[in-house]
Amino acid sequence: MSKSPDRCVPSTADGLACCVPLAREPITVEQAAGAASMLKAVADPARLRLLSLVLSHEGGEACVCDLLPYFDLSQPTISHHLKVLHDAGLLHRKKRGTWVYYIARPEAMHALGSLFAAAAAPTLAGAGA
Amino acid sequence: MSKSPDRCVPSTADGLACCVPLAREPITVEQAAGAASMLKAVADPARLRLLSLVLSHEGGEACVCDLLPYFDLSQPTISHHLKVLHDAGLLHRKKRGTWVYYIARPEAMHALGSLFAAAAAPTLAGAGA
DNA sequence: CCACGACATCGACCGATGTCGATATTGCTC
DNA sequence: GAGCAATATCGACATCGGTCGATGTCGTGG
Repeated sequence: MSKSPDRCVPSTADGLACCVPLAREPITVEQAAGAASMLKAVADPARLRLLSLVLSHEGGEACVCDLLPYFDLSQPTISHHLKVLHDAGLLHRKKRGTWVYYIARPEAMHALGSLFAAAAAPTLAGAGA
Repeated sequence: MSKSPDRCVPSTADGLACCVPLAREPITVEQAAGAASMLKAVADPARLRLLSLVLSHEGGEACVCDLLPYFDLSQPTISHHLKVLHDAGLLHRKKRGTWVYYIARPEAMHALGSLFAAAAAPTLAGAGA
């Protein structure tokens, strides 16, 4: 019954839990660890705003110098946050001359969104049991 | 065109950022703080698994004694994690006799899902600018 | 080649957080 | 009411994580 594979291959090769909805069935310890590492990256006001700024910036990309004016934080701190987002697979780095541009990775955004997508519908569990 | 108010009233009265997508435009400092507090709650493997277990449990609800066997953690620790999820507005508490049942709040699940929903689509920013 | 500007790395500090054992609270049962 | 079972609270401990200043690296331009 719970045989709908969606259109999602479990590309855990990237370290991304592609489609692992929280509902329907309990996630495994490994899935929880992977998803939590991604969520930890965005569970910070500064990083959340950085991600949002990159996403909404012209062309979907932004360099550090574009982002700095939005914060009261030091440049090393911003750089650190960007590194956290990059290490979590949420941001892609592209070097252009002296500047480093960051671009959000749609796969990661999709992975995060799909986590809670199925959970938003009310009374979903127990219907099949 | 960027005038679509969706069907979402900003019910920040709950402390929930109802529909605050990351993309399209930069989120405010307050929105980031609110969303981050919710994300912090789920940015932990144990709590993520707890949420998933509650969601997929029969009837969409589970008491602490149902959840305990799934973990190697002590009962106070599980209780603590459930409190964190409850304080973040992700779980609802219902007392029935000696047992306390936890139920996931669909509004909160929707709020988390909508954060990344719009960000999953590629090349969304810069199109309107 | 040298100076400068953009960004990353390092080391240190300190508050936040996950974990435990012990204990308190609440409700059921006999 | 006494005892027990389910859950929450408390205090302590160790580790994690965000922040900074100082410094290193790399590319550009004079």
